[in-house]
Amino acid sequence: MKLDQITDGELSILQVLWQRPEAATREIAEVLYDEVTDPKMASVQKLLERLEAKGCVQRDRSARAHRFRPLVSQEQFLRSRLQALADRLCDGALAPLVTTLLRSKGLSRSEREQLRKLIGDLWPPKETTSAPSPSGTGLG
Amino acid sequence: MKLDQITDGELSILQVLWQRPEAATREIAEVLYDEVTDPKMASVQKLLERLEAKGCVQRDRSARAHRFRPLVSQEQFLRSRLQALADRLCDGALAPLVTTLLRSKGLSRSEREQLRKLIGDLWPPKETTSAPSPSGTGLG
DNA sequence: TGAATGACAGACAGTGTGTCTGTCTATAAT
DNA sequence: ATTATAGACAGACACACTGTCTGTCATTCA
Repeated sequence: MKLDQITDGELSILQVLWQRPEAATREIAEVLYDEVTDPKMASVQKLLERLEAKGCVQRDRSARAHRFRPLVSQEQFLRSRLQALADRLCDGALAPLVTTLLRSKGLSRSEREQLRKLIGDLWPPKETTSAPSPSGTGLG
Repeated sequence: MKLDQITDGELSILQVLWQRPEAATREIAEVLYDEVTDPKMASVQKLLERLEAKGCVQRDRSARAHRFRPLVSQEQFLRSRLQALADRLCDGALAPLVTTLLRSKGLSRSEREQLRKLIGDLWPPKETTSAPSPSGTGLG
C-alpha cells in the first residue's frame, strides 16, 4: 500500500470512492467531469489501474463494468501524509504538528471546545476512566 | 512567496538554512554532500536561484560568495503544508487534522501532557486569563 | 448481425527536477 | 603582471512523472 506515491489525480478518484461504498468507472467519471467522453473514461481507467497497482483500490471484475472499492480510508491517508510531514520536518515527532495547528488562527471557538473535550476524553486527567464519548472525526 | 511549490531538493536547502542565521553556497553544499564537486556547487546554486525566485530566500550579493538567509520559517512552511492538506481533504478545516493527530499512536505520555497543558494555556477554561507560558514549539 | 460499452495496452506531450557543462568575472597567490 | 582558484550564471540535459488520448479487442444487448 504505497500511500506516499498517490498522485493528485489519483487522490481525486479516491475522494469520489470515499463518498460511496463502491463505484464503477463511469460513475466516477461523471463526478469528476462535466462531460464524460471516451478519452475521459480512459483517463479514469488508467488512474484506477495505477491505484490498484499501488494497493489502494480493490477491483471487482465479476460484472462487465468493473466495480471499485477503496482499500484506504481518508483517515489512513491523512495520517500517512501527516506522518510524512513529521518525518521530513520534525524527526518523525507528531507533537510539533499538533502544536502548530493549535497555534493557528483557523480554529473556531466551538472547534477549540471540541478539541479540549477530545483531549479530556482520550486521556482523562483523573482515574475516572469513563468510556470515551464517540465523537466523530469530521472526516466521514 | 510560493510555499506550495517548494520542491524536495529545495526543502533540503531550506532545512540547512533553518539551522543557522545565514550561509554561503559552499557551506550548504558541504552539509548536503559528502564530497563537494563543481557540479554539486552548481546544483546548490540552481536550487538557491529557484528558491530566490519563489521569494523563500534572501541573497546578499555584497561579498564575492553570496550569503543566503531564509525568508520562510520552518513553522510557516509547516503551517502552509498543513493548510494545503486541510484544503484538499477537509474543506479547509484544521480541526480534523488535530483530531487525527491526537488519535494517532505516535504521541508519548509526556507529549500528551504537554499538549493538554498547551490547550489549557492557549484557551484557559475559566476567565483567569493568566499570561500563556512560553513553551517552545519543538521546531526551533 | 450490428451497435454500444467497457477493458486494456500503448503512445504521447507537457512539466518538473536535479544535475551537469561551459563561460565569464573577481579575488588571491606567485 | 600573470596565473590559479573560486564563485556566479546561463543554458542544456536526461529522467521520471502525470494526465490524456488513440486504437484494439471482448462482451453485452437490441
